[in-house]
Amino acid sequence: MKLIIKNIIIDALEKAYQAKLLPSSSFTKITIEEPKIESHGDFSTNIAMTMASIQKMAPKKIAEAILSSIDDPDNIIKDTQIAGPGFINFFINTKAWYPSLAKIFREDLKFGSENIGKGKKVQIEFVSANPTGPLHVGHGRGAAVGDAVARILSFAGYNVKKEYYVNDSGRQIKTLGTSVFLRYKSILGMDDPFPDDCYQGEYIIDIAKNIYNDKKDALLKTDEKSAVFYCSKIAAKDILTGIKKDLNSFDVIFDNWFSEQSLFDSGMVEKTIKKFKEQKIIYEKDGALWFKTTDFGDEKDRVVIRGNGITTYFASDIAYHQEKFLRGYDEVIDVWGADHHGYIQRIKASIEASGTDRKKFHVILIQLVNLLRNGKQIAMSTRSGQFISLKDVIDEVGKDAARFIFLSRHYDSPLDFDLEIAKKKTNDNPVYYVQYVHARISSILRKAEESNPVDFSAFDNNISELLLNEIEEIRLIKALSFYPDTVKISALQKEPHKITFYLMNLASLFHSYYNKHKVLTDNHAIMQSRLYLITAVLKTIRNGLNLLGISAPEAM
RNA sequence: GCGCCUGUAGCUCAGCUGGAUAGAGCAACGGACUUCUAAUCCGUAGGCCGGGGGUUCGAAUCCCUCCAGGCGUACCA
Repeated sequence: MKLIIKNIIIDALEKAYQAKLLPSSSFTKITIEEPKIESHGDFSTNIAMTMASIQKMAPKKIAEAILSSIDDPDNIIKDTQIAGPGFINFFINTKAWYPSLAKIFREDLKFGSENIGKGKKVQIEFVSANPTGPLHVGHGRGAAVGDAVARILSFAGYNVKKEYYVNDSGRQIKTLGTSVFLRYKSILGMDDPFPDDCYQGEYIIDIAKNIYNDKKDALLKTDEKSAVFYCSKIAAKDILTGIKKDLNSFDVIFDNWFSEQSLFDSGMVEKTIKKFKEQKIIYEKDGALWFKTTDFGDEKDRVVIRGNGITTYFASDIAYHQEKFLRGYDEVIDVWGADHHGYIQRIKASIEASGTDRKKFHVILIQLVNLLRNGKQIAMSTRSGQFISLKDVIDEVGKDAARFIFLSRHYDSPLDFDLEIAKKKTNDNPVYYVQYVHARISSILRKAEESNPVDFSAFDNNISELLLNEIEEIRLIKALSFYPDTVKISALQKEPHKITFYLMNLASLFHSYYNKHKVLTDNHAIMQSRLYLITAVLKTIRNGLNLLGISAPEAM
């Protein structure tokens, strides 16, 4: 519809110029927007104002020239007006909206998808929590956002792969092994002191118990180093299994689990360092190897191999990102917690150093989550083991509510997640507000089917047979017709919350309509039309919720 | 100190990359269930968009500056 209006204006501009109503043939970019206020029409354009200096005419004169040159053979425009400083407002004929409903039926599950991705290969890496403990709410936010972005991009025609980077190498894995081994020893009656920097959580003890059940005291008979190594392997695997399970119950499924250790095993880390050495962007200082990230906009150089010969986490991360682009992705997205923002520059540096355009790499920084109960903050710390895990949250409030809350805010702003609010079934907690629309419509359709089979075939051939004239109906159709645009913007900006807000708005329009007008009426023609409309709403709500990974229940 | 993010109604947040009279939900107040699900709806009230400058026809939105909060600033991850 927007496009139609735009084309009408383009034609009018051309015609006005031919008729010498406008002195210049150079026109500025035409933007069409939907005014916030209904009395300003369905669409408006500021073209007359932006062209004022080029045409050397007053905006209102330009607007008049355009309007007098408009052709509208399909009778789409009901009325126009020139308002304010020179806006041109368009009012659309009711029947002109109907085809956008037909589109929803035609495209059904694909409605809203515009293929802006054109098959572009995109990788999105998210969560990637260290396998040293269960996922917490912060990871949950990353999971919800990453997964929703992946769903939206796929829907918009990108070829998306979801990846989880497993930090199964390095110091903290060793710490994990040590923690488990100490607990294991304590089961065997050897109570060595348990250091503060070891993982304190209950789950460590559970893992130690499992190892004891399996091996009894066998580990004491090997040397301590291999015993710790064994414990770390078992523990990491065990915890990772738990993480996978939790993500599964959160409806987050990864295409690939990428092991950090594999970068060492394949020689990728070594190879990358060697390559950068040859490029002379890695140098030695104070016994360590430094990467000259300052050459690429970072504020200081960074160590890749420490004085003790051990590589830093950054070294494997460089190799990892090299590896990602070697796999042929056109775009790589990382979802990180905001506390990692200092890391962006150096990763970008490494990408640019290898000749890849840094614009192909995009970081979504997610702000912190504060977990609350009744407005009171719940203290959280992985190390101390005093925390509520993502699983606890899902168990308590449900997957749908949790996901919706995570996605109901721009990821740029910190999020207060209140467990008590998340359980409420009122407007405090809009997930049910949106789902309720789906359930309500499903219920009406069931009831309609009882007396008469619902049959929309009459509208397939002639959409103008629809009888939808109520203002609430037009508002709904308008909102529905904006859904593809919403998806598009959400995909381009990688901002899932736009979908969330769209759905809340659509839900609000529907609930208002529902309360004011009855769908199942004695007038058969009106009833069929309204069933058609609400079915379109149902499909759109279902599609939108699906992009967020939230279910659309048929009854509540 | 430097860097990133944030500052919009009492509270929690939107605001479509510059548009017209800044919007929702909650909380407050007043209404609507013998009705297709009241997990809903309708109405009232509530604002120097952190402050100050600029850019232009036009700024919550862009630029500068100041103030406040969060995070980061390791040969940790």
